[in-house]
Amino acid sequence: MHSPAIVADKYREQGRRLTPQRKLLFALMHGNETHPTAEGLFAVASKRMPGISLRTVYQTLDELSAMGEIQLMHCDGEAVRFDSNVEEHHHAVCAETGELFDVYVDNINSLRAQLPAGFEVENVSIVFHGRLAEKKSKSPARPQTVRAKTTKRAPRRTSRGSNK
Amino acid sequence: MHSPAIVADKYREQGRRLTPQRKLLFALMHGNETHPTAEGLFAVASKRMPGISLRTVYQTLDELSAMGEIQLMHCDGEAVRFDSNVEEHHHAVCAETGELFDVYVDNINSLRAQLPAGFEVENVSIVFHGRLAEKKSKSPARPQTVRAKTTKRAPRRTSRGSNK
DNA sequence: TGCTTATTTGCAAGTCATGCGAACAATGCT
DNA sequence: AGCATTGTTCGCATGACTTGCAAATAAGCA
Ligand SMILES: [Mn+2]
Ligand SMILES: [Mn+2]
Ligand SMILES: [Zn+2]
Ligand SMILES: [Zn+2]
Repeated sequence: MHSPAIVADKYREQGRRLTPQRKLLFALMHGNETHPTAEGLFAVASKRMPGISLRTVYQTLDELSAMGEIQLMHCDGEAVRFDSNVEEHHHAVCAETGELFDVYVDNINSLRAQLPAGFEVENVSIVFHGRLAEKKSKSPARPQTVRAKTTKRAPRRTSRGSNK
Repeated sequence: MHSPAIVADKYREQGRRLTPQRKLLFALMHGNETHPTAEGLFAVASKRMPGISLRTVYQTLDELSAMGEIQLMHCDGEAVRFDSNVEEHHHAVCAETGELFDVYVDNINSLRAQLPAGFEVENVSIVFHGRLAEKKSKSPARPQTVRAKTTKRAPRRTSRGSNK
């Protein structure tokens, strides 16, 4: 997502108005790597602007996504998460905490896949499911080859996690 | 998913009862490659057994998933889809029709990904978004290297498709 | 400052899914 | 076969998340 100033310009160019709500949300989403849900962002926004409406948060996030400033992510059965990173990237989900991390994969097109005949791929999304080792040594992300346990995928329970 | 007979045995072993509803649903899910939603399966089941309850369909699908006979799939913002294929595999979604196809990828572990430090991958799910070329020549699926257009991902609209 | 019109907001409504318990029926026993 | 036991089904209420709607509000501009 572009800087709040630039997003503001885009808004003006489109005849949209710059409200305090929007300005706040631009600021909160800019550089936000937490992939928040609407409710999550609403909670944060409410601290700085008590009374802001959840409806407005949804609306603004939808605008930003329509403008290509953010992306929507449907993760499992949970609420939609909003991603301020619109670069081509993928995700890692911690089964422990539910945290979502950005993951860059450089050699996607080396995937050998048996696609249906005539299927034209437009884009690929990869989700790495796993967990963060306890001791969080703050060494930077390092490139690594995936060593997923290629055992039969474990049956997942049906619950839709609630994030209250 | 195992054959209805085998699933029936597993049910008996667990002290569960074999009801006509369950038998029908076993049959409808066995070998089913359409990745139906609960409502979708309910619609089909209702033809053969008018009066069957949607609640029962949900319940039976949950049982089967808890027993590892089927998998749940959360696809975009749509309803959960149930997958009778529990082998390690991935999916291709047609943006046109919403159809979901199974895709086998043999070299997942050759992916070069920059995962968060300390992240231990348990499994990877890949979704190929794209579309089926109109003329459906019925040539079989053939292995192919992915040539996804690596342009910035297109902004997706926010709607949750309704599948009435 | 005042007008026009985009926004915000609260609440209703919608969709998908789960909780609940009374009515029902598969199974096992006599 | 008849009966008791207890797992199931099913309808309805409830819940989580999201969108529709329109009245009240407030940007942007003359
Ligand atoms: Mn959702
Ligand atoms: Mn869902
Ligand atoms: Zn991301
Ligand atoms: Zn599948």
